Amino acid sequence: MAKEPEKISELDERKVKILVAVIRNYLETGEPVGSRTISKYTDLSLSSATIRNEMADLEEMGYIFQPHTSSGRIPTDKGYRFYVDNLMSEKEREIQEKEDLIIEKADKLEEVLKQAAKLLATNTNYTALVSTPETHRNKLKFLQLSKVDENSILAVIVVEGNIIKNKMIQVGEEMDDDTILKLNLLLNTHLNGLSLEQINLGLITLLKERAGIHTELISSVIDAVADAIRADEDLEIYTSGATNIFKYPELTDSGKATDIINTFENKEELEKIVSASLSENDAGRNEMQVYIGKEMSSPAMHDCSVVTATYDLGDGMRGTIGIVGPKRMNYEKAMGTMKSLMKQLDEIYKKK
Amino acid sequence: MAKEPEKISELDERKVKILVAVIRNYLETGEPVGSRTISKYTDLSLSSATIRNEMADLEEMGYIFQPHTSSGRIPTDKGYRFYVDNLMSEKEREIQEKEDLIIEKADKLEEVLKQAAKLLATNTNYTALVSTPETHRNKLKFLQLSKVDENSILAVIVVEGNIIKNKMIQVGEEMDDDTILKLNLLLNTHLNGLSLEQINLGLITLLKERAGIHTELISSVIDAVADAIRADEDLEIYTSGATNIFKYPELTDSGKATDIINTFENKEELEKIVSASLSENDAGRNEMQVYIGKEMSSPAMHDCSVVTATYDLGDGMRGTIGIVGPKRMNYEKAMGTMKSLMKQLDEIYKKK
DNA sequence: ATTAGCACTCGACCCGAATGAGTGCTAATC
DNA sequence: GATTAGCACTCATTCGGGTCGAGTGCTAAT
Repeated sequence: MAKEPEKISELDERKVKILVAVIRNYLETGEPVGSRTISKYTDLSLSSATIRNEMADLEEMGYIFQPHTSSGRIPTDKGYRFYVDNLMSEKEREIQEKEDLIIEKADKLEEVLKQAAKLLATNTNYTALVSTPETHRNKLKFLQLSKVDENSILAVIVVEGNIIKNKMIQVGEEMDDDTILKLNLLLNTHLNGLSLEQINLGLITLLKERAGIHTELISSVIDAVADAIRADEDLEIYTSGATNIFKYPELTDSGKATDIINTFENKEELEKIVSASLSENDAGRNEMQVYIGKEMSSPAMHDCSVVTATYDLGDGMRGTIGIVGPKRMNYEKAMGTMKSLMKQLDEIYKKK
Repeated sequence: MAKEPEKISELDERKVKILVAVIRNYLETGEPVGSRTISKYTDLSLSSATIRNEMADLEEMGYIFQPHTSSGRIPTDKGYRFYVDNLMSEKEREIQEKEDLIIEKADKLEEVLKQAAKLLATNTNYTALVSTPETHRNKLKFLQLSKVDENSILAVIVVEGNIIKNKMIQVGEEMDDDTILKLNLLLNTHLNGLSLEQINLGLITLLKERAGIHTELISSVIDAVADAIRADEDLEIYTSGATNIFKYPELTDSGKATDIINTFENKEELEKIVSASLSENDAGRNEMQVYIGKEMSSPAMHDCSVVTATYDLGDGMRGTIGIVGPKRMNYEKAMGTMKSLMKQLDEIYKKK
């Protein structure tokens, strides 16, 4: 992950050291850091004056900036980006090793995910989010209609990965057992083994034709089943520790924290992040992504960073886990904890 | 709801008028209200001095207090309580009439409830909460085991009110169709029509005995089914508009808002409120409850008021809907909107 | 019983001085 | 030529003090 130190682009080694010093210091204190602090902080023994010159250069290059004339410096998005891309592998690993998150095996995937989010949130002091896995590429494994009472037919659908969907269908007139049996057979022979996205409108109309005479009643039932199948858009996103955001004054004081939490409630922005992360991962990139400030579209998130990872439970069940924090989040810690969590998840689902 | 004016306890008519004036004014402005303001605000033409004397009395009696020496007065919990109990029916009705909340009929109860919460939150600018209905008194209506693959058996359970529960049961050795059929029959004959709380440990062991030889395998399946049935504790509570709390400075500034939102995340406190509301309602009291400040156990809620109502969708499906706001919430509006929402819910589920 | 009047309290707000962290620039030094 | 010491300057923060105004309680007059 970390490139060779010589190769590090436009910055000579000393500038890098200073940049790192600025960032590390700012991550800890949350306050602009000045030349004098650095002249002590680093091993390279230089006077504050020299550091000042270098810092002026770094500012010109866009890695740091001053919130107001003659105050200390703060990393820019570009600065953070550089840090995250090139400068953190060692520490991260160290921490990750120590983390020992324990997820209890739960019956429902949903519960496991919620638990994971909670773990992340409490361990990092940031906000955690998890998405339920997408299923539209999964194959239909089991489909069954049953009569529950005179007016209700229950459709139960199971797809790969043992995701269960239910739909209660209200029918006007009673359906006799025989018809249900036939319908079951029909649906199963035609749909079983297909992926959910393959079950489209064309296929449905075809099915209706095959079904024969009882058009009104039966076609409505088929429609309902198709609905239930297509309702794979029940993508859920859970957050945990939303209020952790309030622990960081740079967000709280400016009122941005409220905006962020509002964004969480709407979920649409979260969906963007989730799908971005998934497609990055599709492209075979790294297993973890980091989005910093303006790299995300939503204005509310411009003062946040997000660390995401894609979990893969087999059977094409993939979803996203994320950590949302202030830009000055402890990236090592966040990514380390995340990695360790992913390992846990893997173990639980491989062994099972 | 409103008692006769003459009967109003220790307060004479004038004191009541002044108290009302204080409360109304404080609800609007959020700031301590002084004697001079009232002397204009009310129709009874009295000088500020007289009002001052009366207010001193009201303070002694515990209805209002001053946040610091010689500033205006603010209602105490007792003051609000008095107001809510005796003094608001007319206005409330007026507003309620005007409200026109429209809930779209959705397939899943869950969705309807979420929608209801959202409506409440956006209409009142407070935080809304809804609980899913409790089901332990509901009767089992349908139970079916099906083989999904060699190692998995799916249990589907439907209770009155068409609440569906699923459980995927992993079995070590394959179960043949015949055994499943028998098991289905056994379970149905013994459990069908019973309420969920009637299905206890004794009954389960009885079932196991009846099942005969295949003890290990079968008994584990029966256990799993019993688990699923007893998992009626999947009481869910949804909140909506949590961040609305931040609109009220008296909560935001003191940092109490964060505490409150934290309380929401943990849900245990919300459960207390929900069950309190349900049992109040069991006792045949009013259809709406108001909890003011210290009337709730959780310290985080001591600066809030909560308006709750119990919805009843028939078949014993009852749950709670609530509005959480600052103590100086607009009770008329909150209760009015709530009432109108309940009406909507009723209509949707009666007509269906 | 009501009110006018007065002294008093106390939070909110504004202002100016002091502080101190930090900068940029220049001239001296290694 | 790179480094550093030194100096003037900027600007956010803090703190004390003065003023303002809303509001009270009490007393004496009506």
